[in-house]
Amino acid sequence: MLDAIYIKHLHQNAWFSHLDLPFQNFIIEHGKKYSIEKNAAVFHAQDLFDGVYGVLEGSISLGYIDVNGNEAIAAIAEPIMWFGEISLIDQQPRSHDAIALKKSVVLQIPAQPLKAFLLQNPYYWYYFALLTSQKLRYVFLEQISIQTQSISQRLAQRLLFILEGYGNRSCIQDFNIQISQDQLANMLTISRQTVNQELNLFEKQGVIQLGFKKIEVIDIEKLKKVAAVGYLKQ
Amino acid sequence: MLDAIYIKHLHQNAWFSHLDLPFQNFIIEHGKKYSIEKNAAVFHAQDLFDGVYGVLEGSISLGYIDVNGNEAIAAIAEPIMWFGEISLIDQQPRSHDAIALKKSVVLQIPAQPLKAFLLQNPYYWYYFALLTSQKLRYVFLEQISIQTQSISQRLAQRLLFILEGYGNRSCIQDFNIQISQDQLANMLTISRQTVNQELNLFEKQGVIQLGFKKIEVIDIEKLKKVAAVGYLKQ
DNA sequence: GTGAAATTGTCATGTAGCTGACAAATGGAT
DNA sequence: ATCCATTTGTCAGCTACATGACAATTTCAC
Repeated sequence: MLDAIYIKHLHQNAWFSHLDLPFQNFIIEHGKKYSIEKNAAVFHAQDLFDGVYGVLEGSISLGYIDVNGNEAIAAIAEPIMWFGEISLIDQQPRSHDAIALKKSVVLQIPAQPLKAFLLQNPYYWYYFALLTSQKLRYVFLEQISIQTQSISQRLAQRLLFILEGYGNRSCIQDFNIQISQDQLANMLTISRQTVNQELNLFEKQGVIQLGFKKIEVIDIEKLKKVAAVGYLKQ
Repeated sequence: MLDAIYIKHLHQNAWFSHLDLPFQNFIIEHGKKYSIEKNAAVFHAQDLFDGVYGVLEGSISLGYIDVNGNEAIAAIAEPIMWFGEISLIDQQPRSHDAIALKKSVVLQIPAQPLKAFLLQNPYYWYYFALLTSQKLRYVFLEQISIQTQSISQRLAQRLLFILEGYGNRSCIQDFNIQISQDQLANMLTISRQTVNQELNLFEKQGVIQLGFKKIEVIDIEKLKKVAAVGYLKQ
């Protein structure tokens, strides 16, 4: 059974709060809490499906490290975000790695009871469709912006995505982003040095305040303008 | 009611053929066939949901053209591929444009009967989850390869994706790809000239045969090797 | 068959962003 | 309090790729 504090957090998650009571209760009853050490994996690409996960604490990088050590980060999951549902749906092995960027706590909805539950209540497949379609929208946005936006626009857009938890947070509670410039660079497929340069530009313009492994958004309206128009760059 | 020839084609589609009989019949009964002229839109970004579409003939570009005329193509849908299901699931407006690259025929599963059918048989949401998760996998693959692969690798990979219809074809029937180098460039977010250069390299290596708006894959094994390793480029 | 439009092939030129390198700052471990 | 690993800031040099330009080819409409 889950601590009360986590249950409270779950109810603030957009997806979870839309579920009906039986499904919510199912998750709370069957969910297993796991602590993941920094740099440990929740799962690796090619692993078999063992459950759907939600992030309760910390942050989990969803990406892939190839043989040369090149790292591609598709997204960073933070409380409360869900991942690992693709393998539930199509019964194929994991499509990417899920690695803890710091000591984290995840909630596992284990494979067997979940599958049984869905067999009993197939209506709930709808909610997993919802989860994947939400992610598809973000990925499409990203795909489009790679081709049509400048780097400063894409960077601004990404900061906004992170603030709103890629659609998982109903509102923005916290304007602090705990992330290294290196990780940001991996997400945007650009070099760390370029990220650094653009972030410093934002800081000079009073949009953000840089710290160690931290970006504090000061003027979110300005940030939104940069994301949409990029006029600040000239 | 649908022509017999199209019904036959539908049954060769991986997704459709997995559906059970009632759902298949529903689609065949309620599906409306539309002819789309070249450069006409099936729908535009921001349009409201009016149905899920399948391509029966021709090819439909799924992408986005921004104010500057920059074109981003996420994928090109060809027979038989499905698109437009995201808006069904999350009830939000269209996330991108769907534009016919040539005279095409699409099958529309209209919004109202489909919604009613899903209300009656919520189990079928599973199949839409399947559709979106399949697309997510491809998009993740692409995201990863942008960050870790060379241009020749990405190009080879994309040609393979197109051949297998992004997972929609059970087997590759046709080694001819009808596509302009310009469209390929838009998909890969690189310039037309670079695509041309790389394609000519492939042709010199005997992997493909170039034609006008046409790429014929001669040696698919070699192509797979390039996609995975890129050793041919040196 | 003819002309216009679209597509391909190929340059020469420019530059955005990558690479590598290194010092300074920060924070965690002990 | 000290040490070490990580992160940040910054620079010089390079290069892969974009851009623009134009001729040659192919297709299609008429």
